[in-house]
Parts: sequence; C-alpha cells; structure tokens
Amino acid sequence: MPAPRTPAGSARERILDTAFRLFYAHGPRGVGVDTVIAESGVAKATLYKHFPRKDDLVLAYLDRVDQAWFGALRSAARDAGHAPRDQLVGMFDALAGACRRDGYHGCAFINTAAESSAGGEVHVRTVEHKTVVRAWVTELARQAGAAEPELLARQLTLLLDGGLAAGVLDGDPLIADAARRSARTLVDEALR
Amino acid sequence: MPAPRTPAGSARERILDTAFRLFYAHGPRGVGVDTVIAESGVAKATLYKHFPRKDDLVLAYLDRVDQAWFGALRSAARDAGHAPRDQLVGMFDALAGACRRDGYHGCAFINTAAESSAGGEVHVRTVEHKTVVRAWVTELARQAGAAEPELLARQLTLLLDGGLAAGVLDGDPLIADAARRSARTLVDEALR
DNA sequence: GCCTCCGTAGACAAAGCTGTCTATAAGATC
DNA sequence: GATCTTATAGACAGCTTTGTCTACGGAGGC
Repeated sequence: MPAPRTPAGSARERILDTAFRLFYAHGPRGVGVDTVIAESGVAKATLYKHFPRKDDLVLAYLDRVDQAWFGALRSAARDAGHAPRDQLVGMFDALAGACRRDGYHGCAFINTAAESSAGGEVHVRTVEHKTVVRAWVTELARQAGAAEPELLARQLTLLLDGGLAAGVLDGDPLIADAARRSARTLVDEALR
Repeated sequence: MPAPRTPAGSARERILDTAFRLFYAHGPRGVGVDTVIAESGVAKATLYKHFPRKDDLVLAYLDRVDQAWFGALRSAARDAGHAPRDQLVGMFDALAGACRRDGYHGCAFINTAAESSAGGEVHVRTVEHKTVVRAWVTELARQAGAAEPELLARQLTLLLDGGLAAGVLDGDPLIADAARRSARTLVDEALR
C-alpha cells in the first residue's frame, strides 16, 4: 500500500549507482566517500543520512551485486530448459556473460571479502551470499538426481568461483568456456 | 663469487617476513608502511632504503608468495608419482595443505589483484604468476597425453583458483576435497 | 685516523580518509 | 502561512597514509 517514498533518480539511487560502479572497479576500500559524493553529485550530509557509516553503503552495494548475479544465474539456468540437469550446465552462461561485460573485474564478493576483516559485518554478508547460491545449486543437483548433491554443488560453485575470481587477473573468455565444459563433464559423471 | 652481503636475520629479511604475514592477512592496501616498520622493528629509513616505494615491497611479497605456492604445487605433484596423469591430480594436495594451514585467507594473488589498478606493475605481476603456473600445468597435461592440453590446464587451474579464492570466504576443507575429485574426473575424461 | 656502509630514532610535510557540523533552500503537507 | 522533510554547499576535526628529512651510532676496510 505505501507508495515508494523515493522516486527513481533520487539521491539514494544516484549514490548507489555510483558506489556500485566505483566499488566494483576499485574495491570498496579503494574508493573514498568523498569520491562517491563528487561523482554522484549529492551533498555529503545526504549520503551520510542514507548510509550513516561507509560500511552501510558497502552492504547495500553487496546486496545489489547479489541481486544482479544471483538473478543472472537463475535466468541462465531457466533459459537452458526444464531439465535440472541442463540447468546445472546452463547457469554457466551467466559466467560467460559476465566475462564478456565491459569493465569485468572478477567476483565482487571475493574481492570485497579479501579486503574486509574476518569477523566483520561485510565479510559475513559475502559468506551468506555464497551460501545461498550453493544451497540453490544443491537443490538443483538433488532434483537432477545426483547421488551426492552437496558434492556436485560444491564442485560446480567451485568452478563458478574460479571463473569469476580469475576475472580479476585476465578476463579471458576462454575461461568461461573451460568452466562450462568442466561443468558438463562433472554433471555427466555425477548423474551416470 | 660475491658472498651474500646480507646475513640471515638482516633488516631486509625481517621486513619481508613481516610484510608477508601482514599483507597476506589484511591485503597490502590494508597495511600501512608504519605498521610494517613497527612490527618488524626496523627504522623507517631502513625500510625505504630497501624498498623505495611501497609497491616495491608488495612486489617482493608477491615474489615470495609465488615461490612458496608454486613450490608447493610442484612438490605435491612430484609426491604423487612419476606419471604426469597422477601428478595432475596430485598437485591438488597442495590446495588441501593450504586450506588446512592456520590463517588461511585465500589466494594472495587474486586478493592483491583485486585491490590493484588494472595497468599497474603489481597487477601485471599477479597475471604473470598465473600464466607461469598454467604453462607448467599445460606441459604436464601434454606429457600426460591430453588431446587438448590447453583446455585441460585451464580447467584444472580454474579449479585451483576457485579453491584458493573461496578460502577468503570460508576455509572449508571440503573445498579441497571437491576440487581434487573434480580434477580426477576431468583428467580421466581428457585422457579417455 | 678516516671513510663508507648499514642501521636506529623520530620529526615533518602533504595528502587522503571518515564522519560531524552549520547554514541554507525548495517543495509537500497540515 | 507554518512546519516538516529532503536536499545542497562546504567548513572542520581527528586520524592515517606515503614518503622525505635530519641527526646519530657502530662496525669494518684502507
């Protein structure tokens, strides 16, 4: 019932858009709040009103990445057909899409986790993301009839993480292809 | 002929030991030069004499990591026997060893690359490391008789990277096991 | 004796960081 | 019209960062 209070293009959205772009490119620690303010064109007080601490902005950034990446994964899986077996391989099309994207710079979660202290809120959020994704893959593996769904899910998410993480070094599109072919082999083996 | 000018336990070694420990735990960007100075117990002028810029220290850190990790990989492969086929799988014992190690915090190269700007010296060094490792794996795959050695090498290094990178999130030892079993499957498939 | 090398100790500058604060203005609502 | 919300503009404090600088001390070679 309550209509959204913030219209599109609002200050909050501009801040988040800018933070998303800058944080992904340079890592949250590599971007000062002042830079986000300058590039988003908002006032300092406005930013600190919406995000009292910088970490709040980082968390919002991670949520946005989570929605985008997890959404792309499910979308790629759906596009691969109805059979869970095909979906397990099809989700790797999302990896290929990410690798091709301009400014591709690896996995935002791994990159952020690498620079956040172990017990902190930010680090916990990154772990949660990976847990949710793996749970989803596990369920898919179970539906596909894998003997050891947890193992297969871990193998496939390992490939995803490897493909994403390697993107921070060189965004070679061959990586996505190799990951996809690995996934095919592993799925076939698990469902033999 | 020229004897080593710097004795063991010299200031240079103390600096490097400290930098290795701190940089790996918090990322180079997360550790100030002052902290390295304080914890290594050297004078500021001494550090800047050996490493004029912080990046020089980071590069030396990466070289040390490269020696350690690449050495562990080759050692694990050698321990797996004479057959290249076994060595391709055996090198994953190095991953298991890394995951078990206390203070394990993922792949130093990926973590460092994530926070270094794309064209920079540091970033280039991380890419070089991965290239050297993959070339070594490719040669091993060729010796094993793989039809597509480059593909198999990419698949296996992808698994290595994934296993290493995931360590920054949770150092679950199951990861290394899943990676090893994936490697076995992929190698068997490639050498069928 | 003297000079060079290696090291310590710490002040210092210039810049960047996060976060707070005051003052002001425009629009919506009562 | 008064008030409340949201925004702008920017000064400011307090801290950390990298990197330079001066001053000093000891050990070994000539």
